[in-house]
Amino acid sequence: MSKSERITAPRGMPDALPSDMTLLRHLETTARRVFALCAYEEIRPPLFEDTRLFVRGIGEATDIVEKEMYTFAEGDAGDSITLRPEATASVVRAVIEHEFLKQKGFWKLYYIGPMFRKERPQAGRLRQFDQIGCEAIGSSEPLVDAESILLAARFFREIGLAGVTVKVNSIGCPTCRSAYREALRAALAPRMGELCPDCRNRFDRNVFRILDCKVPACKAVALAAPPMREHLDPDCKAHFETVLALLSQSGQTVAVDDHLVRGFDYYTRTVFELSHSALGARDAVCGGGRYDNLVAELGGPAAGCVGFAVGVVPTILALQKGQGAARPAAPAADLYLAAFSDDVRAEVFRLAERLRGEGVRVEMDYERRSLKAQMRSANKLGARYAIVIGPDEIAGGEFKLKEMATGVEQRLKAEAIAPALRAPTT
RNA sequence: GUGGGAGUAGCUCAACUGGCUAGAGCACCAGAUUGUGGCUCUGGUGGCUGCGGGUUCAAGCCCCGUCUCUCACCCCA
Repeated sequence: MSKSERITAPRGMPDALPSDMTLLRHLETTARRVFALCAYEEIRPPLFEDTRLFVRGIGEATDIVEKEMYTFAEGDAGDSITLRPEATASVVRAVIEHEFLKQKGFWKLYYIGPMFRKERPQAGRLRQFDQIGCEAIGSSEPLVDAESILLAARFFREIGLAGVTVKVNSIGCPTCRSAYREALRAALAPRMGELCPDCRNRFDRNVFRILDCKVPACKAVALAAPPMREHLDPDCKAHFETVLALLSQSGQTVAVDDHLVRGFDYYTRTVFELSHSALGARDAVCGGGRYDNLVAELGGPAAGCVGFAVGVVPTILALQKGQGAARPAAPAADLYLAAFSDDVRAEVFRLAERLRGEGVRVEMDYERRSLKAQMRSANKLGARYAIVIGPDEIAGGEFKLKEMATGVEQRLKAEAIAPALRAPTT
């Protein structure tokens, strides 16, 4: 088969290679540790869901639902299932399905896993991408909003990413938002001519999106528009102010951004985004907010919720652009066994198995290569120790354990090798 | 889906206004060193120049198509 005929990974779905895994695992283990500090528990919903879940959750008129979902017919009945484009709806579905809120009224759940959106890939955006997310389900209290934002910020601190800015806004409840929608339309209507074609389309489709358009002319118009903040009803306003006060008291710097709106229909009140300036046009590393009506909309009881999702791809990009990415790969083995001659390979193999049974990470040569080639492999592998095994060692039952960094050797019986490796480095 | 840029060895890149057998560094393999890796030196493997067509005496280079990657738009983590 010629090179051009070879099968390659689907567009926008790259392999995570061994060299990528140190960083990926760093993010995942840090997330698990930090989320545990706030008593979050892990949940792992399926990658596919009934298509209707996303249509109802994310919103029928969103781009994701309209054109970015991987949807398949399932079974004889022709049911429609979809690879999840995000996980909040899945988590909520699971909570409802398993009657969690009847067991206790408040849950903190986190997930780590791949999402799928059929978009054109660009910097920081892929078709399959990992998200790390938290959902606090069953409370409408501003304390939970604040904790959620602080938790997201803490995650980025702990992974060693500096330069993250936190933007927050309140988009109100459905009642004050629909009032604001009309006010915004009224304010923008006379200036339609100044807007870009996309924004003229947004006017009917989702007028709030005009607020975060990147076209300079639209920005100018948006700046003059009345902010949401002035249209919040008293409850929403009080909620937002409490959240801001809690953040401030916790020493968390945030920027209130009147023009921060989020794409999904389910968001209410607090919305937030964490972004990094080293990134390109797609600079968000985390997005989230409150969604007080989703549980009820999906058939559960009334239950307020707050959550966020960290984008693993942009986070890694941001780390790589700073200094935080310098994480040397851990060696894959502690000890390399080199065979001096071919007639002892079987003995080497036996010793390797014995030591693995004693918990030592052992690698050896399987290709009958020269001693020198084997030592080169040991070095490349980063193994801390090596043992050269020949007829003398087999006959005498004593092995010379060589520390690669120093060249120092010590003579040991087979049973003493594993304990010696576990001893503190000399 | 729309627009810009780019595709040469495993990787990073050369190859003059179109002109000899497409080169280098790194990596890989081996030797210098017959019981020991790194450093050094020497040698070697590795290319349908993404793919298909066209122009030309001659194409890695020009033209068309196509695919892939990439950046941006829409949207979004």
